[in-house]
Amino acid sequence: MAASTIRFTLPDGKVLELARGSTALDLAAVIGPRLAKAALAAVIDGQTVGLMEPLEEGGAVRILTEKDAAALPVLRHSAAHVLATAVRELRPRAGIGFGPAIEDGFYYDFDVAEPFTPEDLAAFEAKMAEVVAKDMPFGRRRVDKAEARALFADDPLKLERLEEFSDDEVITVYQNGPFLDLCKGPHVPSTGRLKHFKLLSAAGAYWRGDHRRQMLQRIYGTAFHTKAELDEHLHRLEEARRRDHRRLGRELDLFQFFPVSPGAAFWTPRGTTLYNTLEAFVRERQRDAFLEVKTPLLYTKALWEQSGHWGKYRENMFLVLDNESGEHDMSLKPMNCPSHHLYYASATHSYRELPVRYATLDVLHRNEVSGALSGLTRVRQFAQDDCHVYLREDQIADEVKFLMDFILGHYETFGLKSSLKFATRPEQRIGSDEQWDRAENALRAALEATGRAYEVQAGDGAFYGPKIDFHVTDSIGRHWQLGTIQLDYMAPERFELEYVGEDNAPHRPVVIHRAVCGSFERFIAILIEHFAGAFPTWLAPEQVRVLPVSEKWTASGAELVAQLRAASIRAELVDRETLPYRIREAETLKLPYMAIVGEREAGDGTVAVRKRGAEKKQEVMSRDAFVATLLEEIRTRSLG
RNA sequence: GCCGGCGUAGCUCAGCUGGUAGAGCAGCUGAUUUGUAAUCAGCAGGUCCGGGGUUCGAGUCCCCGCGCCGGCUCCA
Repeated sequence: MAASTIRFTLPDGKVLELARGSTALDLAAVIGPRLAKAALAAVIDGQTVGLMEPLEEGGAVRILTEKDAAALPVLRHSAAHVLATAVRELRPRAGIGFGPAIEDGFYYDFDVAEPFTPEDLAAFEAKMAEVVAKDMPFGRRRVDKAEARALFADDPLKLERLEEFSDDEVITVYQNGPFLDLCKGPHVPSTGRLKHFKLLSAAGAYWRGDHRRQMLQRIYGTAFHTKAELDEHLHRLEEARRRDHRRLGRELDLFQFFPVSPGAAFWTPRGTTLYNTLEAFVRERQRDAFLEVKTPLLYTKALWEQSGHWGKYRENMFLVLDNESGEHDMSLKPMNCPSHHLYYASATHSYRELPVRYATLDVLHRNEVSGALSGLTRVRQFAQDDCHVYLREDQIADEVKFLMDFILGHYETFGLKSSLKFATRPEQRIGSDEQWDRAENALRAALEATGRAYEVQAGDGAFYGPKIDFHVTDSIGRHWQLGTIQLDYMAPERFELEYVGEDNAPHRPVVIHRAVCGSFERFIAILIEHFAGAFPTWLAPEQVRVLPVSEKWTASGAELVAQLRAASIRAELVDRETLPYRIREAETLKLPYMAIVGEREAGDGTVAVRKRGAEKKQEVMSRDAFVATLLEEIRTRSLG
């Protein structure tokens, strides 16, 4: 007994009533002709729908125009179809895989005999422009499975997906001009809405991400509503290339790689200073509340069997030949947890001493597949700022609060904005529901206590416990997952960890895994890109470069260097070449300070200070004042 | 690991369809002694990633390695 009309509530609270079967476009037209023209899609009760779909139900409705962020994925998804349309015109035999919108654009996977070349991409892009010019409507149709099978008889990949639908599921197809796709939509009304797009790259991609399946050719592209937004995005990509830590690592002489040790960095003197400075910072922050331990790098398999790594993680471990046994039954450590557990278990612990926190900055090795290696962000050898906390269950809330403050404080030092993800119990898990309830509640309470927003990732926790992941956003808006707080109920069981409780009986502690930087290597890569190589003074490998105007003033410059070094400031004297040459060189190296000494300064014991970014607005000050300024800047780890 | 691209001087890059390897910067030497983003001149510097092969002749073509780069479900 369906009513003949359906009701829509607009964002301003106004209610509109339309005939059942009306479309969102009809609705937009009622609101106003300009809105109808600008409309790209609609959201009804949180569900994005196309403008042309006949609606059976009303609800809270919002018409999406290009001003609305939710419209962009719709545009991009349509762009993927336009790409496929173009590819099919030029390569009629290309099989089609999936073509979704993704965070910064879209892709489409094709099954073709020959991989695409850059020239192919240019041709596809030109053909896309033709498809756009034809302004083909995106037609949507509901089909049953048998009909769909017939429609996609020549598209094996689509057929495979089709067979996964249950018989009563709604299957929809979209067609624009000659191109038909199995697709849940929605799409913009027609191809003409796509104006500002660009194909970016092509690469191989396994069908359904499965390395046992065939390799398809994926084309990545992006699309925006306006040219300005597209240009800005392309500019951001360019900026990211400019800041690439691999490039800056060479230009600023921080680290290098040699083929004889793939995935392991050589740190240069400057890079080592940077690394050590960061490490010293971490140590200083951990001094009071953490117990740093150093543990062996190499272990027999007995430890890994106990921890479970030998069974589950061996592929990623570097196995080492034991000459006596003739077997590869030793391994470099890929993680610190087992050795920490071993140490914890080596003594009796009172409930009074918990929580106890073991921290280790040792080098770890993980045998990543060769194709995964990339600069400092994916390496085989790295050091974690690792820590394992052993605590009573009733201490979880306080401890998580403590660790969160600790981690967030670290990121703030670098001006990295952070966001939090709360990952809850996965399907595959160990431990009782009561334990999970307690653990999740404790983590949630700690999150709430910070007053910060967090995102829940239901089912994304580790199999041994829920976790909080820390993501940071760098200065050009890119996201990185860094720190983590993970509750672990399994390790205490495997290692039979205990503490003696108030009742004089043994109890099982809980373990928390904590990392802040993640790995020093990756964190430094992020810092290089975040600061574009212009490190804050406290981190900069060379903090001051002293430049005598000519060799006549070298002695005076050397005195200043000695004074700076006596104050533990990293200073170098450079007196060759002309002054402009050296200034340019120091600018290129992005040094925080140049200290210039000539006749005037040598005469009255001053220094002309040129601060990075201030260009010619230098300041002449007494040398003591300069030292004091620097020391204060370094002490406070100023970002200015 | 798999697909594709790339690998020429310390760095950035030229080197056409196979015919004796080049530039700029950096380095060295000399002149210049310099006041805020490159002073001038000269010199030196290369198993063209490694190994095979085709060819009268290979940086260039083919094969095999190595390394690097882009990617390898953000699910119709």
